[in-house]
Amino acid sequence: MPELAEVEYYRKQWNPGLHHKVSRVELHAGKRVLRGVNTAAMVKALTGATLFESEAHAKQMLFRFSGGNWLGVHLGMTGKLSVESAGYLPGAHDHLVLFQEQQALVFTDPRQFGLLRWDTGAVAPQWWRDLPPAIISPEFTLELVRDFLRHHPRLALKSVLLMQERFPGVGNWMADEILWRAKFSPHRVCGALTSAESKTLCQETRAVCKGALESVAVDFTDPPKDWFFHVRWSPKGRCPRDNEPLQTDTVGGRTTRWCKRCQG
DNA sequence: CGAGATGTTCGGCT
DNA sequence: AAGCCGAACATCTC
Repeated sequence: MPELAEVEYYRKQWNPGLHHKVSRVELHAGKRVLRGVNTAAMVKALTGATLFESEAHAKQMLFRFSGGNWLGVHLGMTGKLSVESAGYLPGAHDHLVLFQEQQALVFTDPRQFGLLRWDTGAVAPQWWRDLPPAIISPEFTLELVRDFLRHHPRLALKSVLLMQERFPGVGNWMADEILWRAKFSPHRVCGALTSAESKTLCQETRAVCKGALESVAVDFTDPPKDWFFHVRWSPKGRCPRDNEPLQTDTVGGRTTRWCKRCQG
């Protein structure tokens, strides 16, 4: 599920736990989502720690606890964060549960394409500080986008939008939405865009992120009615602009829906 | 029952 | 040699 706006929504699900102490930690040591984590040390460190704040950046989340403890969360394809009662009994896919006096903070991920990380230190971990500029930030500039396209002249637009190093937080449905709004074929290659077209791509990328943050991120409400979002899930979908049946292709290894008529 | 799923990484080919 | 593609990861749903 989770792309930029869904991630921001899930981050907030743990807000009831802010400023509360973790009394007990349950986790599934040895599972894929905890690869590379020293789980014994992490349990020890987080037990008794207070959750102070959290932040989302693209598809990444970071939770800061007392004692210089940082919990990184990536939701992968099927990850979710939720709050349950203090007496919650963890299910098979609840790979990390932080129990507090009033509630339990749960990380669930059946497919385990997600990733948990635990770091210690006075400042946020290096991997977090190294994340590329958020699309919504002033540092995400047209120059940056143009430069990136220039470096991948033969790559399809659909594929380039999925590259987290330049378009952090964009996932499969957002990429399709951006291309539909910009009226570009997903198969078109980066090197083929005129300078005006790369500006359009950049603008629509920003607009889709903003719109998603204003709807999905708030309470999981769907984006506005006129979005491509609503028709792209089914092969029977039709273009909201011209009612043309949608085309389904695999581009960059991902299912891609688009309108052959208006996305030249 | 088989196919596909809103993601990332790795290995191999060009 | 960088860039690109397909496979793999683990499980559930349609």
